[in-house]
Amino acid sequence: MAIKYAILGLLSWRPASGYELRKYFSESVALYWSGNSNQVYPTLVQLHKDGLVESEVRQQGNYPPSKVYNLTPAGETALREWVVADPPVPQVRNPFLTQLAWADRLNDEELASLLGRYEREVQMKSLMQRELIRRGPEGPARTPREQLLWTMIADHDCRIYEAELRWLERLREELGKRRTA
Amino acid sequence: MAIKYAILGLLSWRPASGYELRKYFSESVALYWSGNSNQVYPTLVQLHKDGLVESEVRQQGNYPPSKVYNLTPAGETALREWVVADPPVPQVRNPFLTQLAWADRLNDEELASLLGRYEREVQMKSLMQRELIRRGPEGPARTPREQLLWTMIADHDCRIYEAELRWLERLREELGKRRTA
DNA sequence: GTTGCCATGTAAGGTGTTACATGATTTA
DNA sequence: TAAATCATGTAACACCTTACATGGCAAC
Repeated sequence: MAIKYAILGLLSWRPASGYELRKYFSESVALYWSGNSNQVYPTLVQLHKDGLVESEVRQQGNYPPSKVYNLTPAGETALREWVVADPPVPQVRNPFLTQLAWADRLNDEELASLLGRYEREVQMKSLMQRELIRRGPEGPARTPREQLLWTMIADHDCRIYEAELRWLERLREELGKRRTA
Repeated sequence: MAIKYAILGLLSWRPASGYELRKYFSESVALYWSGNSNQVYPTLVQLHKDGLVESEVRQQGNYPPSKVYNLTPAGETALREWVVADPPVPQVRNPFLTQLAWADRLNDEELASLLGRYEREVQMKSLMQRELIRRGPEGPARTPREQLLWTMIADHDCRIYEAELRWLERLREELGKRRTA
């Protein structure tokens, strides 16, 4: 349950309501959760039960009141413990590869079309990510080092997309070689 | 539900029982599902209901009888339709990046240790993948082109791990620059 | 007057995991 | 005698998603 720590992290940056957290998640690329209410609100309740956050009600004129959450010292400790812990091994799970695994039933044109459509999607993602980086890092920049970390996090996805494109190019080459042979 | 098509694909290669499919999944890297029974058996029942597979009972001496599944023509059609369909966009979801997002609370040594432990894990994965490729492609090789596809699928994960390692190296460099500055 | 924002939440479902239940047989 | 293999399946739980319920206020 990594979103729990994503929320603790955001609250360690600045106090926020469930609604504000949801908005942040929905706009964030680095913290890639959708920000749906069914995940955020129950998680906040759980964190409160565990004594990792505390909340106070913010009354705001015409708008409905909101519960603004804050990290407790225990919350800060829990976050720190998670951050130093052994990171999980990343797993590559690209459904496209499963599709490709059974693609020998396609003829050369159909296969080329499939690869073309996939390439366009990845290229789009790659360009969008580059644009996000151009606009500057999205997260907290309380220190120069933290700003660097968030910049590199954004850069990470970019590099993965580019590796994907290079692999595709290689696949095209190999298929071409086979065809002319 | 991509595992559904992974199963259809395997059955298009050769008939198999639920048990054999599970064994294949648990050993396969390309078809990355764990192969747990709770996923395989109900999926087979569903495919049977949908008329995409048919089954016959194989009696085998001392061992318990097994249901051997086979693709129907409708199953072959469904598989083909899925294979030509627009591939989903790959999403990069590395929990380590979330951890790194809040890692500015660590001092330089703690951060270096975290990166080191992550690097070792990725390096291990990368080496294991290289070894798998050296042993030859795991999937069907009914045609030279199909063999090429499966080789490139194995190569894909390798390249992703290597991109990850290059990114890590870059992150280390940037952190070093900042430190000496 | 319909759409959209503010703000809380619930319902239902898809997808995946580990662990268990059952029961015979083979291997160490 | 303890374990692993063969073979089916269920239970419980983790995580994530879209869609809905409620209700006032703002903007076009």
